[in-house]
Amino acid sequence: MATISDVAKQTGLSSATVSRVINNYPHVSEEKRRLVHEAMEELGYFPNTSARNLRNRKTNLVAVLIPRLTNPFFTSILDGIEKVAEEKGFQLLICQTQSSKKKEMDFLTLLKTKQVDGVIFTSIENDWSEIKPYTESGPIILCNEYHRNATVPIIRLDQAYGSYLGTRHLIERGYRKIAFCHGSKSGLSNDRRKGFVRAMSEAGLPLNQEWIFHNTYTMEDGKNVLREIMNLRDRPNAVFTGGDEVASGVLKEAKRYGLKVPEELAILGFDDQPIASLIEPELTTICQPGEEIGSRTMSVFIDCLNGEIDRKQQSVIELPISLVKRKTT
Amino acid sequence: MATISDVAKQTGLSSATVSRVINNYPHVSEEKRRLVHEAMEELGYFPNTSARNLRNRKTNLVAVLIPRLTNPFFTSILDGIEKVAEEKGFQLLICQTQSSKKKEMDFLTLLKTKQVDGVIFTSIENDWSEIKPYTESGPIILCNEYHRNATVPIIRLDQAYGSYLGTRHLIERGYRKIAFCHGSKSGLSNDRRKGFVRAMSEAGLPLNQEWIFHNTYTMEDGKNVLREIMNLRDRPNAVFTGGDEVASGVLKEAKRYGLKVPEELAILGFDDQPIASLIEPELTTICQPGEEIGSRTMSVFIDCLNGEIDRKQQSVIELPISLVKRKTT
DNA sequence: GTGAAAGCGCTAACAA
DNA sequence: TTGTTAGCGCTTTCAC
Repeated sequence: MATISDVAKQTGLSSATVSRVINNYPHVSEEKRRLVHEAMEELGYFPNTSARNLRNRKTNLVAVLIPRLTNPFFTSILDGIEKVAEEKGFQLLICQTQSSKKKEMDFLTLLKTKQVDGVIFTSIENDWSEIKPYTESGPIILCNEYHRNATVPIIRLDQAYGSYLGTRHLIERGYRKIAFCHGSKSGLSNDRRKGFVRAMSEAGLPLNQEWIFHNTYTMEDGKNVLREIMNLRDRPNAVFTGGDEVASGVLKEAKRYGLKVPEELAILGFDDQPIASLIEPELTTICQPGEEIGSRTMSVFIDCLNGEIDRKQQSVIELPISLVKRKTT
Repeated sequence: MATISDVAKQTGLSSATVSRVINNYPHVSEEKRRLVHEAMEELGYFPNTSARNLRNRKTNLVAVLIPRLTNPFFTSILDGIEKVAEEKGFQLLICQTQSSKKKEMDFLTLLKTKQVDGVIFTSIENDWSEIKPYTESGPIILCNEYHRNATVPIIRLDQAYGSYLGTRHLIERGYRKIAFCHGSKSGLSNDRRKGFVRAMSEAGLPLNQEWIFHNTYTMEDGKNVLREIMNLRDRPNAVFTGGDEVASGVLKEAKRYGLKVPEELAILGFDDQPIASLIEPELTTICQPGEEIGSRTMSVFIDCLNGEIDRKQQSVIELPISLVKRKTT
């Protein structure tokens, strides 16, 4: 494998000059520049990334933590991140946490070992106090999920408003017995509950603890939620889910039980994934712009690296959230 | 940031010994081992990955080429790859090609620059002759899509059989006017056409060029296919799509036109993604085990790195493919 | 069992 | 404009 000094030898120049050519430094004569290019071509030379990384103290690599690659909402975020990353010369390292606290922490050592320049969280399992020490080692950005007290840039949606909007909508449509599905115990989840509770109490509606479901993420979880609902003596007539996948599970299973949607059971999703308008009846849902939240996040990340944004201080970008009325409510 | 020589100084040992401890070498006395661990803890030392990579001439990084992150079939493959990678201490670099020939070639330079130890293709845009030279620089594995003449390991499904199976099924159900959707021009696509053509000719059915559609990948493409069909004087009464996303687009649009599925138009998918059993009527489709094909691929990759499989010679692992009968045929 | 020293391939400060 | 040189942080011979 050819190295920079092979090219230097071949051209009769020093490796410094070759390096200058590789990195497009201005003060190199056109002739030598051409000479170097020729030699590189001839030798099949490519600069060794590890050597450059070591020398430059950066890798142009970003770790992206994502709970599951098979969740379309998260891949839409990833897609947004990737597009900006590609454009700006960064590569992404996939870190699938499977919603595990331990894996999340393990991936953070990528920062310590300087394998990546920074980390983007799209979901959070651990408390902020666990994560905070790592902010010393490089930029950490919170995307989508967040902690109220996190001392880093946050790109998120107004979840409280989103769930308030959704709950209000259900109430306006005449539903009064509303079930609510939670994900993990993050700021996001908290805010969603707040919005829900606010809408409910504004309407003078009671909260039934039997109608609150926890740790729901997948279609399968949605099916389980519906089964649990069917076992209740006092059943809700509407379900506000934490995601379209969960919602489609609820819907699927509701149909199996012969429940009429939305007459006997209204279902409200979250995300507005492609499936939302594919299933029947089409899913009413809260639209979260996944790709945009991703691309904004990557831009902020780059600004942090360049020191244009203080990476150790909380700053919040809040993207709009909206209700997409379809047929399940 | 603490380096290995800081640890050496702190302990009064040489950096060689510290390195031995880091890498769990046998011939280090227990006492010094303990001493080193203590010092590392105290100094907050973590080995620098770039330095190790440079020295060891490997990165434990694998580039995974994928057309779109938002295609659930491909993310299921990615999921399978990731799980084995994680287990074996490899990290994945996301390379979204957007089905672009140029991007695909660009990502291959990651191999040349030694940024990754190898490359996994889940789809292929360029001819094999373009890609082949890169096999000199490290293992390249073909997963899912393939070229007949590729001189590397291939993990795939028997696509010819799959589409034969699907077409036979349509014919048996009484459909005679069958449209067929293509993706890109790879061995996979070729084989699918072969299976289709074989089933058709066995049944003595003619091929209508108006019913062959090219470059169909997304739900939107599916909608377009149906619109084109509606504009035909002589319309097919069945569509064999190249993926469930395309199929769901066809279905969605068919409903919009008031077409009865499957009575007036049968639809056959490919993949068996989650949506297949979510949409209504449920989609008959060809099941491709995405996660398994991914995990098998990553195992083969590792075997290549260890020299247990010849990486410059074609070897084929073929996974089973099957028909999932549901309601659209 | 441990240390000295060379070197992986590259870049940048300094000198010319 | 170009070259010399030191060094990024680590591993690994080789010697003791």
